[in-house]
Amino acid sequence: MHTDLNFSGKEAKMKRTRIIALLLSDQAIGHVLIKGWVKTRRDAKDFSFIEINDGSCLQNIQVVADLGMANFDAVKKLSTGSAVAVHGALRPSPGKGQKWEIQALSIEIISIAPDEFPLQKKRHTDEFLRTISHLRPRTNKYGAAFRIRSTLSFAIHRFFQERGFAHVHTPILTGSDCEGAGELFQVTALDMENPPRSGGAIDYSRDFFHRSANLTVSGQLEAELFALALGDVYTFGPTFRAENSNTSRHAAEFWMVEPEMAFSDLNDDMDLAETFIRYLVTYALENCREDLGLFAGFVDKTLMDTLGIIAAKPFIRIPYAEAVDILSRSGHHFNFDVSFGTDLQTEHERYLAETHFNQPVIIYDYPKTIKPFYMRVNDNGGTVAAMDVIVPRIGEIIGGSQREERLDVLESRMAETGVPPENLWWYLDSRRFGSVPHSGFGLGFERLVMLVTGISNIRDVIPFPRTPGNIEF
RNA sequence: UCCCCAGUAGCUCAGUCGGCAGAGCAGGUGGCUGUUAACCACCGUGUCCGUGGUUCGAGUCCGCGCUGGGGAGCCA
Repeated sequence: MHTDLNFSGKEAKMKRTRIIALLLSDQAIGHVLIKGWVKTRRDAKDFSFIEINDGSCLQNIQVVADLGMANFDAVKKLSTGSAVAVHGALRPSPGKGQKWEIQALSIEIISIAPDEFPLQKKRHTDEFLRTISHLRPRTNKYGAAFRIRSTLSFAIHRFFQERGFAHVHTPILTGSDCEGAGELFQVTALDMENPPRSGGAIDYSRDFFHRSANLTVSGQLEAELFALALGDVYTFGPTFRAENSNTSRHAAEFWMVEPEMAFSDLNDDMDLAETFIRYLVTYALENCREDLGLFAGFVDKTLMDTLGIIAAKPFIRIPYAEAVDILSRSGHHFNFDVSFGTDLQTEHERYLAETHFNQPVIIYDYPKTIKPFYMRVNDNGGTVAAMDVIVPRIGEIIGGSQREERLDVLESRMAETGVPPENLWWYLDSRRFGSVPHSGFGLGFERLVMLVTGISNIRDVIPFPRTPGNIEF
């Protein structure tokens, strides 16, 4: 409880109002309480303007403190980053630049940020802010980015729940080590200084799970099992890849959205992917207007055009063979040659999405030799029912396919690609007992946030990025 | 993992031909004004990433290493 004489019992019990609610108010309010952090302070001799932000929105609210206040000397020393509680009146601001301000009755200093506080009023580089990931959400840009991330996360659940998809929590710890999606992080409870051995090798039969275990690289296989029970499902969870990727688009820990639909083919899959992305972009445009304005103004001047195109125009859909044809006829010089049977390089995808079409493109029916075992083999025998969604600036944001539902074909594909069937006996069981055509895809959530905000480095759209050599926070 | 670039004050950066280590911002003090990245005056701040070398002399040139960034591969 407050001991300050400025606070009556009634004030002390008052609940704080979020700044966003006050800024949207359509009338003056006689008495409000806000709590937040000082962004900046502008002093006059007998009064002081203090900008307060509480994270509820990008904008600060201006608090006017004056000489009549008991602790005015202390208030005039409030530093950037300090935390305060302000009782006062919401009233129209006579100054330019804001509709409302708070005439303070009292300001309780909750805590002072000393001048070592590393965030200035001025702009910092993203590189510097990455070294203080624990403080960067207090900046305008990162606050906005993480509010948008939260909104998109909610929109994903809303999209699927509205359409009758069930959310499945697929496991983080997994014993299957051959999902064919990159290098694995191993998980163990053994004493790695002195592990039990059998012969020369470490004896994982004495580990926690009586076998070796890993962090998941994808929830897809488990999601398929649930699609074959609940019909339409989705996962939304963290995935882990121990790849030594040093790029602005890869992280070792990232969040993936993986819908899976029973009784559906590749066209259904492409329809869902396109509807999904356009829904999310539209949702952000409608619900993150102020935060998006920051990114459109300071991060990517073309952002609103890009998002507008995605929301408004149907995606281009072309078979892989046609994409190869367009690229080889383009007359454009590529560092990697294009020919049927080789995977499309980043430069090829970007040429299609940014130069040739300048809008999202779905490429489908890839050669089976460059795709994993679970994708359904087309009737021609040479391609699989795979699809990638390519968007400007990001490249591949979605990869998906119709899954191989025929047991015999699946088994021969596993043999071809060197996947031991005994490790996936439970997956094969789904093709033995009531197998049906089904399809799904994976969307990299961070890449979606990059697309929507215009942020160009994946390290800046996830709160605490994990990349090679970086796990400080 | 490969190619390229960078590392100088708390932050952002300049530093010429190898010759005394600089500016803006932030911070401090005072002033002034319903201020808006406020303004004016004054004040302090250095392992020039580390290491070895060339040189009378290295922030500057060379080797090695570390860290960061951009691009590529792998992928989402």
